[in-house]
Amino acid sequence: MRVLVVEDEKRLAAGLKKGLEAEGLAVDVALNGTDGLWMATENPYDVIVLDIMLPGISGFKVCATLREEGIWTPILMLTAKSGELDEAEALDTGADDYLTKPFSYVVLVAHIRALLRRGGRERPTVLEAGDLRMDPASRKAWRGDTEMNLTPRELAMLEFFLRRRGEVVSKREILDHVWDYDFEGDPNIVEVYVRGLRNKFDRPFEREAIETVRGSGYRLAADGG
Amino acid sequence: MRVLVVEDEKRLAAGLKKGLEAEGLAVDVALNGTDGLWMATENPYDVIVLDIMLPGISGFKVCATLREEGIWTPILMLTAKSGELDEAEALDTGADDYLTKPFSYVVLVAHIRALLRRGGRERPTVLEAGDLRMDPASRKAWRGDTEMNLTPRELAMLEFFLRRRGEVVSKREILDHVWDYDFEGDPNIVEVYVRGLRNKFDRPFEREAIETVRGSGYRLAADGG
DNA sequence: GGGCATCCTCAGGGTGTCTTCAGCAACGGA
DNA sequence: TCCGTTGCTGAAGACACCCTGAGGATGCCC
Repeated sequence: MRVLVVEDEKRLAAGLKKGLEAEGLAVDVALNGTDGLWMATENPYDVIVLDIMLPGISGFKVCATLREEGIWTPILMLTAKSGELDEAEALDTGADDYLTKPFSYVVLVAHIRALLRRGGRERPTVLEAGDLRMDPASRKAWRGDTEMNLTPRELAMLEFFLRRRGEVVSKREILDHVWDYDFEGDPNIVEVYVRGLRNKFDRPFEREAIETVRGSGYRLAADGG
Repeated sequence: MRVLVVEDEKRLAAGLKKGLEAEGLAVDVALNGTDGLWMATENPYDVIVLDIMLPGISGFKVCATLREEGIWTPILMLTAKSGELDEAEALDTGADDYLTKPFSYVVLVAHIRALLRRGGRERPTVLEAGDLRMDPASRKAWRGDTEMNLTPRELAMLEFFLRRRGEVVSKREILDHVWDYDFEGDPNIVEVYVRGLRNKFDRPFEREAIETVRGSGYRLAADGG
């Protein structure tokens, strides 16, 4: 699965590359429209993530040009916060999906996976640890056979924990992946959400599924606790 | 696994080189931004450790330039203590991770290993000596089959002992690696922590896993005692 | 508009961890 | 054997870290 990211904000580009590679995807990055267009025409990608605001050629133009050249690789457009018009225009020029900045990794990954699936190749994945289970595609989670009623943020966090089960993940890593990339608030929010998840797991007589590793972060027990 | 260290403080650079090589990594050192940039473009490294304050070209500039040239080697930035802004700026220019000075050696190694792991090549490592075992990724340690409840500092120390098992390590070395490199407190702290570990190993009828070598330091028995 | 769910902030309190210190024990050389 | 040096031990204070409950802000649906 090869992904091309066309994005000029270096921090965002680096973050996307890092995050998507962690998902097992092969990622190339172009920092401007010209390079992006060239790379997209020269290499067969499975999906293209394309920012609208780019130095040189704009994302719209890149998208339109690719379609004119008969390249129908699924394109996910990244639009700026303000522009509501962008959505329509993105789809008009031939994009398959769009995402409004700022977004979080898990949302982006979900959209990318949806596009890949639409391409027909990828098999739906279900994440598991012990009797904890979640389906990233349908955004549902279960404990044993009963579905848990989790908020979007809680789901995103559980997904992140499940993808790195058994490992200690720092609060900063959690913030970087589960919250919008420009989140600058109180890291205490992570503690609050961990508590929320623990409450909803609701297994009073067993050990915690999410263990606190004082000074390092949290760890989801590999067997779900 | 090749690592490039770009750092102008010669003592720190030398320490890093020596320490990282002891971890089995191949280390090159550049003492200024110009050399660092050149080496990073000419050679394929698996990770780059990059100080911000450099003579000539700054670390920010080096990082930004590399990204512009399409080189996406993971970069770990070293930021000065004061600047909280530095963190954001480091990530803005395309760094993958940052560490605030002063840091301890084991923390640095942990971050480097995390970056290498994310790159997908490195296999998770478990350190062992006899029936002592620890997993740096999950920050857990076992004696036989039972998990030991160690504090972060104790874990860091055990990790250091395990990486140099069979060798005599001086108190000074332990301080330099397990504590922040500018730690100036009472060296007695090492004795206190050795005792803590011995207690938690809890093997009354066998010989000590950590032997005292009077006048020189301590040694972790290669077979765990 | 009113109710509701979600998200985030904040401050207080509890607890584990880190570090220091002083006294004691063990060791080794004279 | 004596004595200086080095290492061990237990206690205790300071501190950082994490948990918790409450409450305000926002957005959405009826």
